[in-house]
Amino acid sequence: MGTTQLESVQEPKYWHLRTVLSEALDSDFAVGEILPNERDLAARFGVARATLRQALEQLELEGRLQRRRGVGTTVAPPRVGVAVSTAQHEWTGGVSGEAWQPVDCVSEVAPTAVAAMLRTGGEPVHVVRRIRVTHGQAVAAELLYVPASSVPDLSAIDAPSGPVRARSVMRELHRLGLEGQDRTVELGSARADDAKELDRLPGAPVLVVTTRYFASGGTAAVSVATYRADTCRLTFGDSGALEISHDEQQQERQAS
Amino acid sequence: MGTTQLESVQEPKYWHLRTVLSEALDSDFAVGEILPNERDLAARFGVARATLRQALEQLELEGRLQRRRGVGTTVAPPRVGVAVSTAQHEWTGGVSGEAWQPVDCVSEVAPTAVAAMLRTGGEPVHVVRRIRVTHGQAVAAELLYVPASSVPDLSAIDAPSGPVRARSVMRELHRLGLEGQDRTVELGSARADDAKELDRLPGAPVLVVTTRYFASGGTAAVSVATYRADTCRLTFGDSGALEISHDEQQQERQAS
DNA sequence: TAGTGGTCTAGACCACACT
DNA sequence: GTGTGGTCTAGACCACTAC
Repeated sequence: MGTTQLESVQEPKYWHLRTVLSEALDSDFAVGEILPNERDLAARFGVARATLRQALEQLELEGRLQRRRGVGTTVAPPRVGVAVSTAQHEWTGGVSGEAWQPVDCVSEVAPTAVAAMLRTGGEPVHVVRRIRVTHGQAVAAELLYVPASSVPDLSAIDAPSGPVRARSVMRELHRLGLEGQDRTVELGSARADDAKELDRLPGAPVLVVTTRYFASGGTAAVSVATYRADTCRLTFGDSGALEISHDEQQQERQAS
Repeated sequence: MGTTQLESVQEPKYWHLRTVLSEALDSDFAVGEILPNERDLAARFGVARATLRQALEQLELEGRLQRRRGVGTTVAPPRVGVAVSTAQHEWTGGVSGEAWQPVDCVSEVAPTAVAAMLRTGGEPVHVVRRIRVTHGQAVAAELLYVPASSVPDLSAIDAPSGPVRARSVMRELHRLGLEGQDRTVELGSARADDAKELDRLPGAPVLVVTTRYFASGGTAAVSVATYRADTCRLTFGDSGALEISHDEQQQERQAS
């Protein structure tokens, strides 16, 4: 990409740098390719490392770059579209490796916000932890809150916790026949436990999908799923995923 | 909140600071209240200003804080739920002040990614710019791409551009009778023009909602809407918005 | 003009992944 | 070990808002 000189403009350096790097990524780099390290890049553009990092952070937020400590900065592949809306409750997992994988299940009191949605008081609920894997990579971590009253026939013989218990809860919930869903999406930052499952650092940007599942007039369960915001594009609606990512589009109209 | 001493732990200072501040926000501050300035806060916690700012950035990303240059840092109100899925095409605006407001309309070639979705080549399309206002605040900026072939009856007498033209295009599109939609959500950063409309700085985190509108078997229009990620919670589904934000929940289980 | 957050610098050290 | 990105510091100046 050569030694580029930043002309003086009334625009933050890091923002201009972001644009320059973005264009360089389009023209000079292939997906997966490793960029020069931050110290070299900073020197090449004649800025402090902190400024260079600010530009890289932007590009990472936009899903263009992937940075790993001890390894380096690589060009990220286009975001993967993950369906959120339809056929969500193939609870049992569906084809192996392409859906939700139960990890654990415990019984504890739900956080008050979830308890309010479930209309339960301090009564403990089943908390199922699941991981969503796509193309061999963990893209989401979920906590599913199921009140004991929603799954009355849950066998007491099964394991009281762990993946086996998780599958039992899912099976009972499936038998219930869910009637509808209600969903919100917002930006959040990964908690330490989610970050670990998603192979990210704590505080990494995530898309938080909160789903209410309805059955027989009430809220049967609540799910809080955190998706990696850097690698995921959530898809909704009747047809399949859009085949073109927004990033490719942003590249075109870089009004900067 | 008092002068707090950061005990030495194997956890980044800014992350610990984020937790401490988050708890202080819950207990000691009301919505809209102004925090001490960054230099004071940094001194109070015995860290460099850059470190303090890293913590504030996290909290702003989570929608807990709002920072404005020249003014100060205030406690943000809970995120506002904005419906994305249903009754989206009350194209004409609906109740004044509570929906989309046409701003402008021009005719130009769509960016290639959009063109690919529309199955148009280099042929120019109508580009309608709209702003979504909720509670008196701009929460989203949209570009709606409508191929000329989708609105053949568009009067050539109307203004060739501007808000009047925008309304004409919307009206014609509405007459078409849209059959379905297809939607994706992903994280992005605000371009300069969008940032200005949303009263944010360039690069601010936004939720990018890309919608395909179908009519008579083809894609009649494509919309790219950027929502303020700090203040918005996108809602989908049959029923109304969830009345409880995820943030309140995160506050509970601060595994940190 | 005073005070705020936003940008930028030039260092230092640390945690982690490879070899 | 060596090299990478992640954290942190102690300054400086700028852009903006409000008085």
